[in-house]
Amino acid sequence: MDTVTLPKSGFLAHASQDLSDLMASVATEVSLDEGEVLFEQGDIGDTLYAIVSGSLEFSVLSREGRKLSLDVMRPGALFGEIALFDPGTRTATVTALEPTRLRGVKNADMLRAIRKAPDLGIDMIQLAGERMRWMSSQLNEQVFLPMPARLARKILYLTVDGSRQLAILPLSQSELAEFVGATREAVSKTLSLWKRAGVIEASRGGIRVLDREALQVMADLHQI
Amino acid sequence: MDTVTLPKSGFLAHASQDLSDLMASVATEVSLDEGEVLFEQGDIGDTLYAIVSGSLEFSVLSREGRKLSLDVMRPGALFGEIALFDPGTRTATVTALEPTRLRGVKNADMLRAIRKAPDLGIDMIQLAGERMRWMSSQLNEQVFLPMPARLARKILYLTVDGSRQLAILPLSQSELAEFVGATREAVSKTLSLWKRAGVIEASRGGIRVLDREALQVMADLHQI
DNA sequence: GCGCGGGTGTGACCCGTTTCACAGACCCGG
DNA sequence: CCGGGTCTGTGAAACGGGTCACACCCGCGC
Repeated sequence: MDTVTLPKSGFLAHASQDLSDLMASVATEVSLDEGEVLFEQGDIGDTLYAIVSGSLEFSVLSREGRKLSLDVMRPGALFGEIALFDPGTRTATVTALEPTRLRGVKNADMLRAIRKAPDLGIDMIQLAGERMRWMSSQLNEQVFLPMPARLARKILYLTVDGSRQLAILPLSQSELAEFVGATREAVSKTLSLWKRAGVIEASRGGIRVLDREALQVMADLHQI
Repeated sequence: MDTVTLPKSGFLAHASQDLSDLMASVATEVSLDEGEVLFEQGDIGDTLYAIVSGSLEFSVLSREGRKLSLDVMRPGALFGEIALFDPGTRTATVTALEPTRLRGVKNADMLRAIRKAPDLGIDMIQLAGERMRWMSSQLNEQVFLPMPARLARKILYLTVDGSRQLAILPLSQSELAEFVGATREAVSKTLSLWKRAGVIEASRGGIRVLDREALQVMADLHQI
C-alpha cells in the first residue's frame, strides 16, 4: 500500500471512504506540465481522474475552432466519469493551467471495485448528478443571460476556490472571453465600465474584484 | 410478480436485465393526462422514471419566465436519475404531451437494489453519461450555432422516433421557438424561406420535412 | 353566420455583439 | 535599449435577432 495523500476537498471530501481508498491504491499517478493536454474532446477514454495538486481547464471546441471554456477544477475534484462506462468519447478537452498531479482509475478496475463495493457506484452517480446540475445551469445562463451577467458570474465563480477567495483572477481578457462565450473586445468594453465604476481593478493578465456585492448585482440583473 | 410489459426501446433496450426486472417489479405506476405536469424544475425529487407509453416534454425556465424546451422523450426512455441519489432538486420541468404512463422507482428502493445487483449502478452511470453527452452537445449548439442551424437540427432530431421517421412534426411555431431558444417571429421567417425553397411544408400546428438532406446542410453551415 | 382566439406572415425599428481596424502599453529576448 | 509579440482600449460599421405592430387566416362555439 502506497502512502498517497489525497486532498480532503472538492468531491473527494464528501465521497465514500471506498473511493478514497481506491484512488489511493489502484490508481496510477499522472503528472502534467503547465499547458499540457491530458485528453481532447473526441478522444476515446476509459479512466476517471482525481486532482491531487494543481489546476485544470475544461473546454469545448466548435467545428469552426471557436473555444468555450467551461470550468477550472482544483485539488480534490474528480472528472472523466462520463467516459468511464460508456463506449463514447470525451466531451471536453482538459489542459493543465499549472504543473498538476493526478491519479487515474481505469474502467476495468473501477468495474471490479464497484461490484465489490456498490457504494462506489453510488458515488459515481452522485458525481454525475453534480456535473449534470452544473451543466444544466450553464445552459441556462448561456441561453438566457446577456454577456455582462455571464461575465460577472464567471468572475465570481472563478474567484472562489473551495472556501477561500482568490485575490486576483489570473486570466487574460481573451481567456475570460472564452469562458463567457463572447469576444475579447466585448469583454474589454464591459470590464472598462466596471473599472470606471470601481467594481474591479485590472492589470495585464489578471483582474482583482474590489466589490463583490456590486458584481452580484450585475450577475442577476439583465442590464449593464 | 406483475405482468408489466415494458417497451424494448430507448435506454431500456440496452440496459441490464436487472433494470428491466426492477422496473417491472418494485416500480409503481403513474399516469398523466395530456398537459399534466409530472414535476417542475426546483421540486425535490427522489424517483427515477421509465416511460411505458406516451411522450413527455422536458423544459427549463429562466427567472424571467422565458421557457427553453430541451427534449421530447418517448417509450423506453429513463429519466430523473439526477435527483436519485442527490439531495438536490429537479433540473427541468416535465410535461405530458399526450396521455402517458410511467413507472417510477424511489431512491431507497434503488439503493437497496444496487447493493444487491451492482450492475444497476453501472446502468445508472451509463444513463447519466448519455445525458451528459447530450447536454454538452446542446450547450455547444446554443453557444456556437446561429438560430437557423439550431432550428434545422431540432426539426431533424424531433422527427426521428427510434428508428422510424415521423411524417409530420406536431408543433406550433411558438413551440418550435421554445425548442431553439428564439422568438416565434424569427422561426416563422426562416421557416418561410425553407418553405419557398421546397425544403419543408407547413400547416397550422405542424410541419412536414420534404428534403432531409437540405435540412442537414442548413444544420451544419453557419448561414441561412 | 359572426365573432373571437390562437396560429401565422411580415415589415420597421432597436439593440447588443461581432467584426474590423488601429493605437497604445507592457514584456521579454537579443 | 530596441523591436517584435501579446495584451489592452476603443471607435465605426454591419448584422442577427428581439421587439413591436399589424393583417390575415382558420376553426370553433354561440
